[in-house]
Amino acid sequence: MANINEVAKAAGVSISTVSYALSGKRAVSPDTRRRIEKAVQDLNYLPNAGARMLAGRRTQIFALTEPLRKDTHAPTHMAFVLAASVAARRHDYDVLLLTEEEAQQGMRRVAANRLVDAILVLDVAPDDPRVGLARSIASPTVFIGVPRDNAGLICVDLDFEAAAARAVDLLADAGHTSIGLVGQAEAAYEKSNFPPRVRGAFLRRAEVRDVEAVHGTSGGARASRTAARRTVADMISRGATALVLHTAEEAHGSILAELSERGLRVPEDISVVSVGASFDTATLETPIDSFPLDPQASCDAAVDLALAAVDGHPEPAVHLIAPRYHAHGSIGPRHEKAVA
Amino acid sequence: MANINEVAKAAGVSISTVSYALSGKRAVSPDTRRRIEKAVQDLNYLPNAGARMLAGRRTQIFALTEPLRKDTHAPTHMAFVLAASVAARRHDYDVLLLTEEEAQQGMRRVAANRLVDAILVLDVAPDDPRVGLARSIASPTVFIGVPRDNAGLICVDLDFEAAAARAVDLLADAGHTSIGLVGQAEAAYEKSNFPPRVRGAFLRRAEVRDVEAVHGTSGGARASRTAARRTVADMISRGATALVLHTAEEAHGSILAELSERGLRVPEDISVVSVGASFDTATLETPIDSFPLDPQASCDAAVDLALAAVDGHPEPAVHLIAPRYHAHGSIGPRHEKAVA
DNA sequence: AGCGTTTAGCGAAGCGCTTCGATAAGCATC
DNA sequence: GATGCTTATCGAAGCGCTTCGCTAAACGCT
Repeated sequence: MANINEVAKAAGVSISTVSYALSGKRAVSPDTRRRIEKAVQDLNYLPNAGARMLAGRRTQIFALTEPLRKDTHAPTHMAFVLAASVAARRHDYDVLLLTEEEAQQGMRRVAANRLVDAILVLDVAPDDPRVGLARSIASPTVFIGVPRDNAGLICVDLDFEAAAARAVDLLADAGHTSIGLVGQAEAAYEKSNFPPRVRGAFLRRAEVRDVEAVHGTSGGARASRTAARRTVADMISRGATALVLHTAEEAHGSILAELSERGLRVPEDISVVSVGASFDTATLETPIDSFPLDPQASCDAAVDLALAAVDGHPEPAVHLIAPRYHAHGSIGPRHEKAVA
Repeated sequence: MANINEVAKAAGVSISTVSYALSGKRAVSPDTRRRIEKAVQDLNYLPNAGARMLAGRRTQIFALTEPLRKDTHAPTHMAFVLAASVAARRHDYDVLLLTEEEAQQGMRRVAANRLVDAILVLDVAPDDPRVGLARSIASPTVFIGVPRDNAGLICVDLDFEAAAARAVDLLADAGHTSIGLVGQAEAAYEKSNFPPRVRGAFLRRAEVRDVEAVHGTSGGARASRTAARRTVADMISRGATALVLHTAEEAHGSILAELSERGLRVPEDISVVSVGASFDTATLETPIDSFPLDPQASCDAAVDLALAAVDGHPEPAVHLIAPRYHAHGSIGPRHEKAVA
């Protein structure tokens, strides 16, 4: 592989001129620049990554800590990993993966040996051990998700609370007085940061709007088929005329199947709205209104914050992304049939 | 962060002695070693990654090219990414993620700028564009999967052919004379390297054993529920008394549901065996005999090959991992009920 | 013409490590 | 006690880049 020396020689300039021409940090005459660019092309030159890390103060690498536990919902997390990677590349950054227990030891390691410029934290638990770690290491750290104790941290996430509240509002505005929230599997409320946020906001908003609200869980990937259906059946028998779904794609399917088997049409007999789905609710058997969780939006924001932090503007704060509403006609006025 | 200089000073030795003490490449007296280790502890020293890359000839990083297309089966691929990461860490390597189109341009880039020591290729298509690329770049490249044209490449994978053949043998030995292979979605036979390998070996072995064989497809994640069931219904009506499953976990579930709805017991009325599943077939509603695809085994082997290639032993070859058989009692002698 | 100012380019230091000799002890050997 | 080996350590070169400070040359102004 060619190095900067050969490029300089080929272009008939010094290596510092080559460096400046490529980085643009100092002016270089158009003619010289052209000669250098030609030499770069001819020699197929790319600056050596290690040398760059050493001499510059940047590694152009982000670490992505992603526990990748056996029970994480794979499609969602894959979407986030992909989105993070795409967002990073847009700014000429690569992504280094830190998985499992290595996530914690790895965070310490890559921060200490200066392998990465910043760390992105995925799959955040309410009480995440990586929170304390983030405070104790040198690398800027951005949480994609909001842990309970987030003082001094940089966090970014969909405003799940706002999304849940707006979902309640939409249904209440349509006249519904009894709403069910089909949430995640029981265990998710401990392991993940957003399910409790959705549930909390849902219940609070229901109280404000003076509508009856019940929360029920669905199951993990395997159990969802039955668990979600049972929950829905229960809610309907207790008079719910509207459902807020905060579940995986599989459970969405099961729930719609349950409704259709009961002869309940959406939205004529029952209204449904989805909160925080990272898949397309428009392509379900019955398209469902949605306040989606957009991995790309979260990851773009996270990368922007990481870059700012690398540049030395550490703005610890929780950045919540305003939810967007995608209407697909699954909300209608309250109808008595469901109550019967 | 402390650097090697401070460690040397603290231990009262020269930096080269520190380096040798840490790398073990030259003998260091026990006493000196102890002082150095203490200094390392006290200063919380870790060698700077960039400096190491530059001075040494190793980056201690593998690239993992993982297209992560929208239609890849997330759980399986997550398992591979995780397994690759774990295998790499065992040898003190980190994993850099190269996704989507960036996979190709990225391979070129990280090879040219010496960011990685080797590249691991996941999710290999029969005619993969990364094959040509691998031949043209400097970094050793290991394919986890077997592309059609694999001359000169280093490949590693489960011996799907052997697994399919052994599945046929087991069923033929049990007296079955008509076997159905429930395969993947149609599209997978173009995009992925192993479905055609399974199908080919299945059909060839069936011919050798003189049993009737039919191949049918299942669907993608969403379509699987109906597609797989239809395929199974069709096979049974055509007289199959045994099934070989080569599908995702969801389709396994659907197929078992279909059988139970038809009143067919496993293995009394129908025999079933799974090939190349990367999930645990023992925990399905009905445990199923399996020749599993073990991501960890493949990735461990891939990393070993990568390390050997980095060390300059380029042994281009297709390394097939012998399948292991996990019996769970889902294969029985042929019974006429299914035929009826 | 003589002055300061800008512009384009160069040289060299230095980032933190690895690794290659060189060197000085320490120890047998005869 | 001079000779040759081994063992433990050091100094210095060099990996390929970035960046600072400097110098000419070119320019504009009075």
